[in-house]
Amino acid sequence: MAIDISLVRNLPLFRQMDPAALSRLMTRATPRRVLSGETVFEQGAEAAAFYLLLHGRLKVSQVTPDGQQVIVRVVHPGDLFGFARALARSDYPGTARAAVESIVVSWPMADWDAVVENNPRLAINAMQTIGQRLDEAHTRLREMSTQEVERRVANAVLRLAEKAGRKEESGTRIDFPITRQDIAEMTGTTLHTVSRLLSAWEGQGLVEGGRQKLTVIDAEGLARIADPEG
Amino acid sequence: MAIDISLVRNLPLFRQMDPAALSRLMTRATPRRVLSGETVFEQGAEAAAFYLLLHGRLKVSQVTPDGQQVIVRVVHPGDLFGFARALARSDYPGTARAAVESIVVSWPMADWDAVVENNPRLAINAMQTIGQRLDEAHTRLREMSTQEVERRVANAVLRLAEKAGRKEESGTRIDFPITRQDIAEMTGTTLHTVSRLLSAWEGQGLVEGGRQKLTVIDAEGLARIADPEG
DNA sequence: CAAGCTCTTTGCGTTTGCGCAAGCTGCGGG
DNA sequence: CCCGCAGCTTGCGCAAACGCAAAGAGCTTG
Repeated sequence: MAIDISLVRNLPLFRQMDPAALSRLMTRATPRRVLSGETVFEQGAEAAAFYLLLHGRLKVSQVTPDGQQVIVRVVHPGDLFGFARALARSDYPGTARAAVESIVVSWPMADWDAVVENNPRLAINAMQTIGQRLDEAHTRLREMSTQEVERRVANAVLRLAEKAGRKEESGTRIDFPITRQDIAEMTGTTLHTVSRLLSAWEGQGLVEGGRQKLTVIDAEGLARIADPEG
Repeated sequence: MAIDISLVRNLPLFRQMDPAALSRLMTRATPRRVLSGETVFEQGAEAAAFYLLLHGRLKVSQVTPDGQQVIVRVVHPGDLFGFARALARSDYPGTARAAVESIVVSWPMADWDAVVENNPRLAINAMQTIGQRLDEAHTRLREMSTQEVERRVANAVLRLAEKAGRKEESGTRIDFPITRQDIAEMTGTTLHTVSRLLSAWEGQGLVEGGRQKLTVIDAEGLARIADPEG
C-alpha cells in the first residue's frame, strides 16, 4: 500500500524534491503502526531498513556493555532515523522505542544508496539532517564537559519544550510521556538528582511536574538557570 | 596551482570516484601550509571554504560563552573538515588549529552543493564520514554519561594511540604534541586530574609521559582500565 | 647559556552529585 | 473498586573530582 504523498510533501527533508521522484520513492515505502513501548528496531540488530517518523515520538537509546542506558536522542515527526547505512554500519547502533503510539514508514536499507544517488537533493537534505544531529551531539558534549548538572538538565528541558512543546493555559507542556529517568539518561545524571532539581524548580514556580508529565511554566527563568550569564 | 591527484586518489573519501571528476575537482582546490599553532578557521567566522587535511594534525575546539574550551575532535590526514555547509550553517561551529605544521587544501564553500550533486559517490562518502563522526560523538556522550573520569581518559588515550599512534621501541607514541590540558578538554575533566592519572599510570608502567608527549606502553593494561569487564 | 614561558606535578580543602534506602502516589488492570 | 506496580520524592552519608595554590621541569629564544 502506497503512502499518500500529501503526508510527506511538506517535510523539510523532501523539500525541493521532484514530485515524480518523491512519488516513486513512496511506492517503495512500508507504513507501520508502533504501539507505545514497542520498539521499531533494536541495538545490534541487522539494519534491514531505514525509517521516517510520520506521527508520534520515539526515544533512541544505547545500552553500554555493563547495562547502563543512555538516551541518544528523541525522534520527532518528520525526522529520518535508523539510516545505519549512511554511517557505514550494518547494524543499528541504538534501540528506537515508541514513547507514544506512532506511525513510521520504512524503506529497505538496500534502497539507500540508490535513493541517495538518484536524489541528490534528498542526499543533501539527509546530510544536513545528520549534520544537525552532529551539531546537537557536540552541543551536548560541550554541556556535559563544562556545565554542572543543574544547567544541563535545564538545557535539556528547554530543548524538549522547544522541540516537543504544546502550548497550554499555564505553560508549555512536553507533549509525550517522559520520566525523570529519561531526563537523567539524556543529561548523564541519576533520576534522583533530576527529581530533586525538578522539585526545587516546581517550588520556584518554574515548572510543573507529574507522573511522566512536565510543563514549563517560566521558560525565561529556566533559561536563566541554563545560562546564568547571557 | 592544481594539486597532484596521486596525493589524494587513495583516500577513502575519493574511492570509487571517477578519475576525471576527481581531476576536475582538484583543479578548483587551493593548497595551504599551516604552521603549528596557526588556525585554519575560527569559530563563528563565515564559512567561506571547506577543507581536506593532507598532512599534519589539527585540533577542532569550541569555546563556550563563558570561556571554557572543549576539544570536539582531532583531524587526521585524509579527513574532510569545516564543511559547515553540510550542517546547513553559514559559520564555522569551531576553531581548527594546527597541532603541528600541516598541509590543507580547500574549496570555496559555494562549490559544495555542486560537488555533492555532481559526485554522488563523494556525497555518500561524505555522508559516511559525517555519520562516523556522529557515531564517535555518541560514543563520547555515552562515556561521559556513564563512566567515571579514569575510564574516560583511558578510552581517549587509547583512541588517540589508535588514530595517531606511531610504533616505537617501547610502545606506541602519540604522533603529535598533546598537552594534559588537551586531554582534559577531550574528556571533560581538568588538567590536574589528567596529570594525576597519567602519573599514576606511569608508575604502573602503562604509559610514559613527558612535555606534550605521551607513549602507550601497555595498551592491554590501559584497555583493562577503560573497560574493567570484558 | 641564561631567562622566561609554558607545561606539568602534587598537596590540600571543598563541593557536587551519586548511591543506598525507605516511603509515597497516581494510574491502569483485574 | 481496589490492588499492585511503575514512577516519584526525600534524607543521609560518602567518594570522586574540582578548585586553588605553589613549586618544579623542559623547550625555546634572545
